[in-house]
Amino acid sequence: MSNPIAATPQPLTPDEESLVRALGQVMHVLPRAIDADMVGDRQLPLTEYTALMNLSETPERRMRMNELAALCYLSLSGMTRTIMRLETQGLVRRERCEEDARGWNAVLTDAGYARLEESWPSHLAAVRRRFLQHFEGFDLARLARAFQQAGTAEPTD
Amino acid sequence: MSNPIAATPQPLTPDEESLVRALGQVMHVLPRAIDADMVGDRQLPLTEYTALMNLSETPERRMRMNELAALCYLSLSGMTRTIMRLETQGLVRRERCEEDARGWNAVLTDAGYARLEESWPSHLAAVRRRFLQHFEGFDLARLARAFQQAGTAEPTD
DNA sequence: TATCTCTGCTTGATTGGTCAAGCAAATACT
DNA sequence: AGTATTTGCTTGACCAATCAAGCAGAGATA
Repeated sequence: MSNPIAATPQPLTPDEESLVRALGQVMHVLPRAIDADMVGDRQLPLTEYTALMNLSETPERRMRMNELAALCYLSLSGMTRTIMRLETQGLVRRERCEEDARGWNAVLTDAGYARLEESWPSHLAAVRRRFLQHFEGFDLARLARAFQQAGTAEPTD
Repeated sequence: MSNPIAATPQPLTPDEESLVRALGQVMHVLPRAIDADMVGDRQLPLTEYTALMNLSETPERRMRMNELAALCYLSLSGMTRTIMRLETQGLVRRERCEEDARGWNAVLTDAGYARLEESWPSHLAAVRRRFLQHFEGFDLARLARAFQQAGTAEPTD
């Protein structure tokens, strides 16, 4: 016999509750901790690292602003500002897009590539130590699928 | 035969990689989505909801600023400002602490409690639809423990 | 009890992000 | 072709968080 008002969903079970709380903490702690590791270690904030990394994974080491913004989970204006910071450090160059004169490509410079090469072990280590380490013995592929759903699915209202 | 320089950790396996990427997306999307749900639904931002909720779970519906800040994952100054916003809405009152005249208690008002009662179903529904739904069939307790570790453990360097 | 240090919180300055408005190039419409 | 609309990005205004400095009360020390 369901509630005709259909308002309140099931309250959380204790396990659900602790999972939600723990996830909340991880969402707060993890990015800050990894960023702090990167900055302490290599003077490269996580946001900037992410931009360089996404650029480096492209065949020509260049990408349009909107695409890069999406991959970095950043607004377009946020991306503009990140690229500005990287440009003043000489790690990225901006080039007008050939096939569309409104567009810009962010291009990884050699200095940027070098910076990335020197930094990724630090990032990798942080991710392992602070996160993956605690999931040994888990079915990571299955977990990943669930998180992908949670990250992409529009909720079924 | 291990690397004598001991520098670079194991690169990520494909499964690890997709888990990390998916978690990154969830960490970005989930708080914004839930906050948007709450604001769209009840005009109550997630940060303010969290503060009210933590206050309500205390026997006297009051808490010292530093304790509340910790539970909300907020700096002390961030908490001061959140409480200011809540105070101007009449949802919280501030009282000098009796046993320590430097301290303040944030006290949930009746209006604040009412606001919380009217809002929690929205929060609960958002958490279910956007997150828990995708973890049906998982061992939630085990997952929660892993996340707790990741959230609290200092990394083993 | 006078003073020194420490603690709890607030305030000021800064930061890294967002959204909204603006601008120039591209595209669609007539 | 000429105009209207759309698109890609930047800029300006804002906002919620942080850190650092300040302040008042508490506790320790002489």
